[in-house]
Amino acid sequence: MARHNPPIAASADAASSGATVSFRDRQFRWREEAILDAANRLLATKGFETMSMDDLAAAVGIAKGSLYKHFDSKEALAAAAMTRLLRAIEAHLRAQDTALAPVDRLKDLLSWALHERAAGRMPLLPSTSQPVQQALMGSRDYMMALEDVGNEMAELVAEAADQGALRRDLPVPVMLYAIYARSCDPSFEYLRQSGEWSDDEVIQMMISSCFDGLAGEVRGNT
Amino acid sequence: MARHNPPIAASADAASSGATVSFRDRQFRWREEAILDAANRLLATKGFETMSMDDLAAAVGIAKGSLYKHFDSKEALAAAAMTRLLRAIEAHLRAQDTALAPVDRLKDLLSWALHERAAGRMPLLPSTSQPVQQALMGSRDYMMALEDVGNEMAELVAEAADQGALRRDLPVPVMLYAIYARSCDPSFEYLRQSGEWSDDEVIQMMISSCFDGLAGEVRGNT
DNA sequence: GTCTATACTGAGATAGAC
DNA sequence: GTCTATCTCAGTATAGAC
Repeated sequence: MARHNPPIAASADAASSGATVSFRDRQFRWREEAILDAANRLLATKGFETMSMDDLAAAVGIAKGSLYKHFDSKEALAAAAMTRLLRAIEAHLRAQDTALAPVDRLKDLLSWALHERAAGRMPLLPSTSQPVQQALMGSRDYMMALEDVGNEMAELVAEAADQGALRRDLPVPVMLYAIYARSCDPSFEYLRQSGEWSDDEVIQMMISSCFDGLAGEVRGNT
Repeated sequence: MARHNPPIAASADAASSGATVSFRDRQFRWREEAILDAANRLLATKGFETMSMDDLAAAVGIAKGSLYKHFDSKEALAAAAMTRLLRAIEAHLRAQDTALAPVDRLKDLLSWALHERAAGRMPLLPSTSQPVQQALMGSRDYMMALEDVGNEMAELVAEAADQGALRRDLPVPVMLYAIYARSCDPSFEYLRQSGEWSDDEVIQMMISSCFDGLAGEVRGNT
């Protein structure tokens, strides 16, 4: 059951018994990344239930049994994929120019997320139904990452609202979810498939419709 | 393979051979509605892949085998559920006060859809992944209903844009999908589960965030 | 730790009595 | 047309050789 030895222990091992362990360890972790990459792609297109471990093994180019040396179950694998995504979101937030206004940081984040999705690196699990959600919520790592990202985004939303750049009449969670959910919006696929616009155009239009709304000149609830 | 005798033939039958046939036929159709009702509820909560025909049969209170007298396959059943929903949308559109402005008709439609969802009558299939989508697209009835609804909504969107009630800088399909996709938005569940707001409040906030956007006073792209 | 081969289970679909 | 019982197969997970 216990995988994922903490890196500290691993490097201690490497220091005492030579470079071989470290190399193996690297290769192991590298393969794990490859598995998650392939999983993202499959989860994005086929969805959790329809993606079989056979599919995944074939996509990675390893045996199905080997997958279970890395992840205890399909659910654990999905949770790991989502956790990695959440950590990547955090990393992106931290890499942003802090001089940027909070709204613009949020828009940039959504833009980044949709580009990730366009590149097939977005395991579309948040939009999925109960069973998957429950499986995710059983993962401690995932829940912690989710809370972290939620907190950081909530802070940005609150700041933006304070500055008047976001609406003050809508509760913070409502706006937060509105942004978060847009990264899973099925209209992205629809618009892409129509072939009328480039990925960038689609993304810009989605960001604009999210923040600026669909309504014309007259504004009701400001 | 051929189910769903046209109602005309059925009533002709009833006229010639007495009330029994008509009664049976009614009961058959009534049961079919019951199956679709239960399917909607299960599809909304568990999703297509996770909903088993055993689940469904148990929910309806009939034997699993009997389901296949009504629908040839699980996919056909899902398509029937979605088709019925699309027809209900059309019916709602036709029942609207035509004096209403196009924007308001669209808002009302979204409000209605979200209330349907709150009531467990929304089979959340449009937001699902490729395999389900392809199964749906294999159904002629579904595709026709989808085109009908798409056309009627597109006309409303175009009219609203003409009147300046919706933005003119966004293509019609973009706005159409933005509205359509909001009925499957996962944030609805999130906000409901938080328990902080009533269903009506959540729905109003979602409609407002969709049409009016999240941004504050300043408006960029009008 | 990776492979091949296999056990086991759940679920879609069908057969046949009534 | 509805039921019970069953077929069939795909898919998760494990066992055991190297």
